[in-house]
Parts: sequence; structure tokens; C-alpha cells
Amino acid sequence: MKLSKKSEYGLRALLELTLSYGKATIQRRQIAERQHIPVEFLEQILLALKRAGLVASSRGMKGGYTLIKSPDEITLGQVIRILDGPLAPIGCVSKTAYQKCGDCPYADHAQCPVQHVMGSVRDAIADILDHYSLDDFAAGHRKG
Amino acid sequence: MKLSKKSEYGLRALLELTLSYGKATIQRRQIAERQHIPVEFLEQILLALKRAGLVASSRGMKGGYTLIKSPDEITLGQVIRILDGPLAPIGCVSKTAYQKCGDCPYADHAQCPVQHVMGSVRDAIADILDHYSLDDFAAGHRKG
DNA sequence: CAATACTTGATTAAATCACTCAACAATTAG
DNA sequence: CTAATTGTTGAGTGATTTAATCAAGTATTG
Repeated sequence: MKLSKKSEYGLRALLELTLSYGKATIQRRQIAERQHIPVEFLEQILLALKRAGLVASSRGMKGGYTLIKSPDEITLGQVIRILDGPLAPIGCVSKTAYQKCGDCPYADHAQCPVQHVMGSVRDAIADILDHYSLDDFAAGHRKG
Repeated sequence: MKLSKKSEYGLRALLELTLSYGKATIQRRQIAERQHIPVEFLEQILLALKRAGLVASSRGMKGGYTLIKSPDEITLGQVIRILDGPLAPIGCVSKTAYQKCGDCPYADHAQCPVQHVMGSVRDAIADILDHYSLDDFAAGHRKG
């Protein structure tokens, strides 16, 4: 039940990008310094976010990263799914990346007690993270 | 955000023990066969549950495992904490195993946006798992 | 062209996960 | 008593994941 460093860094990086959304591009070094993230690791995180269509980048001396979408259209759920994979605690209750469980003796979906309770957990997590935008995230920063 | 195999096996093992609570002891081999769990791995899971005071064991030919506490007094939250550690997605929002985050630039508790949202996630998960007993678990099995 | 910045792929050290093994201790049936 | 059965304990192992790190690029700007 843990959030990876990758996702944590990714969220903190996106916080910086949210704070200067519509103002300027930011370079990875600035993000890395402000958020205490190793630059080279940040690199691949930003790359993943770029592939997923959340940020854009430009090269050269005035290069850097920008948010492509508005911060109120990006949810933490999306970000974590990109960087960490499905939110569900177990494959067989994931809605975005369902996977049949092999060793479970309860082949029948409705009979498995693990699925039953973990389904609720998944929904509870997704309810929060899929309705929490980067804007909310940045607001939680300013206010607490 | 994943449940380990260890916890999953542990819950399924406790399900078997719940089903025969007050009736008979069960041997690890029976549990392993019914729930498709490797015996040797199950061994150390049951040992951890024993150390935590949830099950008792006896040796010898008529040996086996039994639940010590009533199934309505054991919650899935307890079990998962024993086998997987804290429910919180990040150390700095754990209530049972708080750990200061080192690299976060927001030393102030109230200023950190990650803590803010992950605190809600932790609470949502704990709300479910700490109020879901082994009895509920077994009921979810019979009914679906 | 030189400096700066992103791009990409490969590589790695450490930790965690999911087992596996082996030697041992206790209990019970005969 | 002793042999069979079952739990106890600690150490070990291979695979995977995590969290980086490195190096050789390509593009842009001054």
C-alpha cells in the first residue's frame, strides 16, 4: 500500500509546473533543486509525463517543461497511474488494468472475499485521487 | 498501492481458521492445499500471526493452528499491518508508524500538499480495513 | 559554432518479494 | 522408548522492482 518515490517526485514536480502554469517554462534543474529531486531520475519521470501527454518540453537554451493541460483537468489519480500503475491494491479489482488472479481458489468473481473488500478499498482510493486535481493539490500547499 | 502476496495469503489462511473457529485446529498443509499457498511460505506467515497474538499452535501429530481471538475482534487492518506494515501510502501520514520524510522541502506539516491528500487516502483505507472483521470477511465469502 | 537543455537507452546498486531448505524441538501413537 | 508427525527457526536464493546514474546523443539559442 505504498506510493513510490517516483510518483511522489512526479507530483512534486507537477506542483512546480502548476505554480508557474501560464507564466513560464521551467527547467528540470530548477525543479530538481526546489523539490530536492535527483536530476537524472527526474528526467525519466518528466519523460513519462510527456509521453502521457501531460507536459511538453522544448530544447535549447530557453528550453524547459510546461503543463499542456490546465491544472484543473489533471487529477492525481491520472498521474499516479502513469508513474506507478493501477491504484487497485490487487489486480483482480482494478478497473483500468484488470488482471485475473491465478492462484485464488475462488474462480467465481462474486465468491472471493478478498475481491469484495479490496474492491471497496480501490473505490475509496480512486474516489479521492480521481477527484483531486493539480489545482486542489497546489491549494493544499498554500493553505494546508 | 499494492497488497503483497504475503498479506493476501495471510488473509486467506485466516479465512480457513475463521471457518473452523471453535471447531477444530487446522494444519498448515490443509490450509495450503485449500487456499493454494506454498506450505513453506505459509509457515512464516502463520508464525508472524502467532507472534502478533492472533493464532495459537500446537505441535505433534494432532497439532495445528487455531484462532486465539474471536473473528469479530480481528480486523483486516490489523492483519495487513502485521504482514505488510503500515496502511499509509507514505510514512509521514502513518498513524501507527509515523516517519518524517527527509527530502520533502515542506518541513512544516501543514504546508505539504502530499501529506494533505495522502492523509485523506490513508484515512479512507483505514476506515474500511479497521472496521472490517474476519467475520465480515467470511460473510463476504459465503454471500458475495 | 559554442553553450545550454532536453532525449534516449543502457546500466547498476540496493532493497524487497516470494519462496525454499535444512536442522531442530515437541507431541503423540504404538 | 521410539518412530512418525507437526510446528519452529534461521538462513539462503533467484527474480523483480526501485531509485537512481551515465553516457552519447539531438535540438535550440546566442
